[in-house]
Amino acid sequence: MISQKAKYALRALVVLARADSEKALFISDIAEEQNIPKKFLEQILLDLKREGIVMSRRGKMGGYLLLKGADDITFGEILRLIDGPIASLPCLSKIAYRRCEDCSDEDTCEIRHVFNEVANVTRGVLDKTTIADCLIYGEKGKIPAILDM
Amino acid sequence: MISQKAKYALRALVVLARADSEKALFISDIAEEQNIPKKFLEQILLDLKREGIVMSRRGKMGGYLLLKGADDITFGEILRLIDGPIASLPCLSKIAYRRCEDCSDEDTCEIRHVFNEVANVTRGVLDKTTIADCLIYGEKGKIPAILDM
DNA sequence: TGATACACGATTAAATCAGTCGTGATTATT
DNA sequence: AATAATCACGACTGATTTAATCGTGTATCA
Repeated sequence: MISQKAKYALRALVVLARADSEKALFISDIAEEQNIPKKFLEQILLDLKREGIVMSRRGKMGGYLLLKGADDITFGEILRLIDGPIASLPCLSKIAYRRCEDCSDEDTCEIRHVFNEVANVTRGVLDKTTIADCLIYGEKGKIPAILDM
Repeated sequence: MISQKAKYALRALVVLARADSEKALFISDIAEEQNIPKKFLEQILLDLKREGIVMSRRGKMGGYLLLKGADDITFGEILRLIDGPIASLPCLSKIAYRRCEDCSDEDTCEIRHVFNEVANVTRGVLDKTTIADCLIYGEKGKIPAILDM
């Protein structure tokens, strides 16, 4: 399960991506549209800002806007930023490798190979899918029927 | 990341799968071989027993042995049992569906489609891989070089 | 200069994780 | 029958993480 925070981050980015790229959106407007606690969203957008994904203006007429292109923001990038590694084992993480303390030898670890495969297919999806890819899903009727299985 | 508990469960099953299928293994022996806290492993094996994956004998000369065939125990099955749903969103879980309270409409949820794809590829690996599939990795030298990327 | 918006550190309540403790029940051996 | 080894099982605990909330400060526009 991804965290609530990551879910909020992704949805906020979708809202920003749909907006006029010149005009900043208020935290409160994004929060309301997506049912996100305002103060929590504030924290999230700050994280995204530190990473250079969004930018902000202060004061009246302030707000947030996308800094990177929507087609240049991958799900993988956001999830790693908010939730940490995508790999199921610390010893398989690209961004935060740690050896499993209870494991005597990585090469002969029986389960590592399996989770390596899992990590690879997961990354395959998350690192190729961008915020731009999911804009179509906003409105009813526009949904392609690739959904099931 | 999978939990430590799930990691222990999988490794314990590998040990049981490698053992003579007639002879029960002591919790303490499995615990020692895989560096698992004995009391914790006890709890884990009890969970696996309730699911009919292993069985136990009590008393002196007691111990645990596999009830199901190693080729009939999938990673997916064990992970669902110990860690819960494999899906990244509650609204995509097969075993414990719950709607996201902050989501107004599942069909038009922008991120749901992406995580549905993630869940499908992940299940693809986890539900086809069994304990039997990873027995080869126990000893050094026997490792196929499919590992990387 | 005041209203409005973002900035940011601190705090918190609840849940989850990773075990540990203690006691009881069962069985093989002596 | 007694003993010792083993599994059974509920309760407890400390640390960490999650999902926020609070309060104050700073920038900007009208």
